[in-house]
Amino acid sequence: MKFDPDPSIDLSTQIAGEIRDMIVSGTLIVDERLPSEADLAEQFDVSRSTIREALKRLAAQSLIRTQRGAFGGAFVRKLSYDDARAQLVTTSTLLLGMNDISFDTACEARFTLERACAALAAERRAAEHLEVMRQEITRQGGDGLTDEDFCASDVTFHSALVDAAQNPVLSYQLAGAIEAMQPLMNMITFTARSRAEIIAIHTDLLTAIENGDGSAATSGLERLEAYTKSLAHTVMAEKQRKRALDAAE
Amino acid sequence: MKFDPDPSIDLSTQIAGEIRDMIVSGTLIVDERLPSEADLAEQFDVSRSTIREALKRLAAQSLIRTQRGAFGGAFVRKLSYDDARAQLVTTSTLLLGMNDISFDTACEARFTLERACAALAAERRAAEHLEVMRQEITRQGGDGLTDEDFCASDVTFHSALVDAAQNPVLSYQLAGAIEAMQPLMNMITFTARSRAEIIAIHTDLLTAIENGDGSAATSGLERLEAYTKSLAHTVMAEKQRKRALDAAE
DNA sequence: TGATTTCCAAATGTCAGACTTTTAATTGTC
DNA sequence: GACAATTAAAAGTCTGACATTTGGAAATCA
Repeated sequence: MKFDPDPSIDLSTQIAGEIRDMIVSGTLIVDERLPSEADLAEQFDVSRSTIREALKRLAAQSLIRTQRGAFGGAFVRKLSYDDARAQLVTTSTLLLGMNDISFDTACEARFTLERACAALAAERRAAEHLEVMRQEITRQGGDGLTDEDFCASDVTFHSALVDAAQNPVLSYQLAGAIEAMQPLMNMITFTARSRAEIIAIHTDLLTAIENGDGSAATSGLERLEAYTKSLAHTVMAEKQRKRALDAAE
Repeated sequence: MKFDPDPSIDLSTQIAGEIRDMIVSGTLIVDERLPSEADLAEQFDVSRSTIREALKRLAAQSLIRTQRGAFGGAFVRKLSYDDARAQLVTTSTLLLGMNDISFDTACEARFTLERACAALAAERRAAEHLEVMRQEITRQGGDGLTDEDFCASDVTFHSALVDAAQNPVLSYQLAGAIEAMQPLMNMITFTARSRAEIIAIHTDLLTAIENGDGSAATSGLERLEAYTKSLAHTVMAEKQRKRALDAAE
């Protein structure tokens, strides 16, 4: 492996980059075994520790998996939908948590994307998706449901709606929007929200999808977006009022 | 730091997980400095190499950055839009490359998501977005443009369209759809495609966005999706014909 | 011969310790 | 006060050792 080290960047970063490029470009194919750590150390002319740090970087991105023992080693890993989804959700959660993004911006993005799936979902939904949605609506109406439970059920409901579009790439893409943003929104609005109101909209959504009525589903999501935003505004106005009172004391 | 090691999982994975949780949950805040490698080694009761491998994992996910020298160390990193976008594109590219996803599925997902942005883009576009789009259309009509250049310009054009919606969260989410899938599609269809046809549709899109006509933009994207899919089918039919001829020999 | 056990070698996982390089604060000097 | 030398802390790198896991080969036995 040719390799022209740049002394301003750590070796493990550079080596991880070299190997990553080979994986992304397809030079190394799925399930192919990389040379052993000792061999890589010799090839790149660095110590084994440096190679190990590079491999850990790749493992963190789910690009390789490692196996101990004879005939073990590092293997190019096939990135599954679940892995990809998990990474996307982590990234999206952090992005939203660390940058001050207005509630409206996040909310708009989430519902814009979900609405995009509504028409396809209405057209293609199968019994299983409807069943999940129905089940979650029932759960949401139950007593003794904590706010966390309600939020989790909400995520499951909307994920089922997206899955109903029967396009795995869409489902993957939407995971970031739904699984990352829904909890964030719930955290802000849970004090003010009316479960009954949300359940009513969910029921309308289910009916629309079941009837294959894409535009009804779209307008249901529009209502949910409007309701969510109005909740957030109420909560924030309340907070502001409290701050003003505190300041006046 | 309490820590209950599970001998079936490597220590560096577990330690990385512990620290990751603290970052994601906000226990460690942006720009906060982690203890030095030596201190962490003592706290977790492992060697420094193990700690280093854990930190490399976190660095690979852009969760921390490290600084050498006195008062250096590992700091919780603020995940920027660019970092998040880059990670999303890598993940999406790998996902598409490693799983046999039909062209139609990927294409449908990409255009469904892009269409979702069209209405907002038409409503909010600013001069800068229109300028980029116009510029790229001109570039696309130029002589001596390689297929790679044309593809890159295509990506820039569609990114500008999405950016015109003025929602950074949407722009981030769409990066996966556009930057990862467009090159993939180009790779398949470039032999059969007519640049003139694509430029014509791009021009219509620009006009629609400029006029604030969301539905015209949507239908432009629908035409582009249909054209792209028909190209792919042509290419695949041609391939199949060739295979049949070869088999007959 | 065939099944079972034992052993071995290759690989990753972990550790300890040393040395290098970078970096910023401190101290010393003019 | 400005500039240069010192210093200490921290990450980066290397070496070498040992522990653990694991699949295959060899040896043993029925």
